[in-house]
Parts: sequence; structure tokens; C-alpha cells
Amino acid sequence: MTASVAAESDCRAGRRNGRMAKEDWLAGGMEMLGRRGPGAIRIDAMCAQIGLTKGSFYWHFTDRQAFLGSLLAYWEYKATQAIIERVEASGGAPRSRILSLLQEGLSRQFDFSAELAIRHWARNDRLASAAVKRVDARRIEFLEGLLGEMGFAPEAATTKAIFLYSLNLSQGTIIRREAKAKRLERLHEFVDLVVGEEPGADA
Amino acid sequence: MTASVAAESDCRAGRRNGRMAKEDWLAGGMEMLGRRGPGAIRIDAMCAQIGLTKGSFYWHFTDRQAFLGSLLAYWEYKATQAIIERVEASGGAPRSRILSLLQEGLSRQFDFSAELAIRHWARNDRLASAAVKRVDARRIEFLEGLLGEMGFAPEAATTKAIFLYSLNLSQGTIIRREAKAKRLERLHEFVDLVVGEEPGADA
DNA sequence: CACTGTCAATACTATTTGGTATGGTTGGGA
DNA sequence: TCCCAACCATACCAAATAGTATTGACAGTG
Repeated sequence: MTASVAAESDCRAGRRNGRMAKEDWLAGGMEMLGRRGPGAIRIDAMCAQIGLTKGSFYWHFTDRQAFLGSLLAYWEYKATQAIIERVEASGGAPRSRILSLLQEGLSRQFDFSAELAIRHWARNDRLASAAVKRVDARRIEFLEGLLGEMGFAPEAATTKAIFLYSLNLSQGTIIRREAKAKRLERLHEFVDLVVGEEPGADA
Repeated sequence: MTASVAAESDCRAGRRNGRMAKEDWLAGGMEMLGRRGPGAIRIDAMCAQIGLTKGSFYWHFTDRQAFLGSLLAYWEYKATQAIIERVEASGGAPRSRILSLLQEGLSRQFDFSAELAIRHWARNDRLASAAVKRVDARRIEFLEGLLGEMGFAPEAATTKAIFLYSLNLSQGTIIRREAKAKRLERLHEFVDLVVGEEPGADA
């Protein structure tokens, strides 16, 4: 153990003292949030996980509660802007951007654990609830924009955005053994149902 | 406090020693599960909540882990059979039974907190994952049955059942300020979209 | 080189918490 | 009535845990 610690302190020599530790705490916190939930986040366990001690923790955050608040803000940023930007960067027609957004929930790229933890957290915490509400609003607005580009009136776009978003969230919530291809097929079927068949689609 | 405890022990004199305490523990556990999540369930807190002590807890359950397992089984029963029976009892055409099932998620009657906690739990626990999978399967099968009654072929029924169930779950997951009437309107619109317009519908 | 601010390790305290051991209470059967 | 088993309270222990205080390492700056 002692030897590995020494080696570790070597390999991160260039990274540490670059004041990135706060980010490390938040990233580690997100992972623990996804695994145990907010109420079960243990500072000691995080110390062991990211290789720092409480001296560092209490330097960056006043206490556990403040850390949870920072985690919430960290998630709120990551969960909206980041994903939306990634989808926007993919370009293409609105319909294909919708499809790639919905597929985010399918891939294991995006870990849904923290998302579920926070949504449960939001049932009993005002700050978490407000954060989730803002995230949901932004994601739905984003979908509304895409649907608007496709020519749907605002009211219809809102309804369709909520439907699409509902399926997106459920993909990470429902547990069901099913082949990925089958899942993808259903996803296309759902998009067809909500926004209509693709113009140039052959059967 | 002491006085109220005495009064409490009076009012439950007929109830106690009727070996219902185990049920009390499980019900209290479900509530704490909904508020804090499985990893943050504290035995001492539950003692204070339901007015018993650890002597009782460790008589009914071997340890904390076993209690969590019992909680899972308790939820699995409550979350399937109970709800489905309630909907079945309402009777009516398949379509109206579908609507009343989807409205379950709308009403505050059914607390979604524990459901969310368990679904998060399932991301990191085999037993929880298996329980959620069985619950999802049964609920989807139930919807499939209703859709079958409406004349849909098995394959179409499965797809539509998943779509309906997705919206049902999302109603408790998405946080969005919206009038109840609006929500209900969207729900009907979604059912129309998935299973077709009601045969005798005007407007 | 000395100084200073940033950041982190160590040692420590007080409290909480899972779990045990033990004794007491109560209701029903012999 | 005696007794036993179900059931629960109390006292207690060892480990975990939030938070503090102190010291040390290190980079940049005068």
C-alpha cells in the first residue's frame, strides 16, 4: 500500500498542485452519488477512492452539506449543456438530432445512475427538486426547438417534446432484458409515432 | 415525550402483541427508503419513527442486510399485485382501465419516492435489479393483456405497452410545474396516439 | 534566499451507528 | 397456576464517521 501510494504521488505530480483537486472531488462525488445516493455519500470513502484526505476536502468545501450543494450544481451543468452541445455538434436534420439524443439514453456512455439518484433526492430536497426542474425544462425546450424546426406549432411541439423525453428517461429507468437492436427498433417506431414517418423512408 | 409514549402504548395495546410489528418495521422501512434511499436507512432513526427499539428489530430480522432484502420483497408485492388488483377492480373497458392505470402515477395517492429509490438501488444491486425487472415485466404484461383485449396483435401490444408504461413512469420522474388538467389532457392525447382514438369520441 | 498563500496529510475528538447480550413483560396452553 | 415462547427494552461495545487543529510541502514572488 505504502509503495503504491508513493508511485501514485509520482504519477500525479504534474496534475496535482494545479488546483484541479476540486474537480476531482466533484467527479468522485458524482460517482459515489450514482452508487450510493446522496444520503449515503461518505467522505472517508471518497478519500480512499480518489487518493486524497479530509484535509483537502475541508479545504475546498466547508462541510458535507455544502459539498452536496456543489455536486448538484455540477450535475446541473453536466446534465444539460454538455449533452445538448454534444448532440448539436453532431449536426444533421432535426429528426436525426432527436434520434441521436434519444440514443444517448441507450448507450452505456452516459451513466444514468447519478441521474436516478438525483431524481430520487429531489423528492425530499428543495434544492435538488429545483435543479431537476431546471434540467427537465431545458431538455424539453431543446426538444421543442428541434420540433419547431420541423414545422410543428408551439403547442404540439411541447406535447411531442414531453412524449419523446418521457421515453428517453424511461429507457434508463425500466429494467428489461432486450436486444439492443430491438430497443433501437422500438425507438425508431416511437419517433415515427410521435413526429410522423420520415419523409423519404422506404418500408 | 414520555407522556405521549405512554399514551401511544395505550392506544396500540390491542394492536401490539398481535405480531404485526414486523409489518410495522417494513412499512416504516418503506417510508425511510422513500425519504433517504436504501444506503441511508438507519435503524436508530426507524426506532424513533415507529416507537420501537432495536430489541424488536433484531428479533424480526437477523441484520440490516436481511431487512433490506425483506423490504425489497415487500415492495415487489405491493408494487405489482396491489396496484393491478385495484385497477382490475375498477372494471370497465380495457381502454378505461389503461387510463385509470396511467392516472395512478398522476395522483399523490401512490408515492413514487420509494419506487425511485429502488430503481436507483437496482443500478448497483443484483437483488434489487432482479426485483425491478420482475415488477416491470408484470406491469408490462398486464398492459399487454389489456391491449390484447382491444384486438392488438402480440407484437404490437408489447410495443404499445412499453410506450404506455414509459409515460407512466416518467410522470413520476420528470419535474415540471403544470396544471393537473393539462397533465390529464396530455395523458389522453398520448393514449389516443398509442392505441388510437376512442371509437365513440366526439370533438 | 526568505516569505506567503495554496493545498494536503496526520492526529485527534465527539457523535452516530450496527450489532450483541441480557433481562423483563405478556398472553396463552398444560 | 405454572410455564414457555414470543416479543420488546435497556445497556453496552466496537467500528465508522463528520468535523477540527495542526503541521508540512511546494510554487511563485519580493
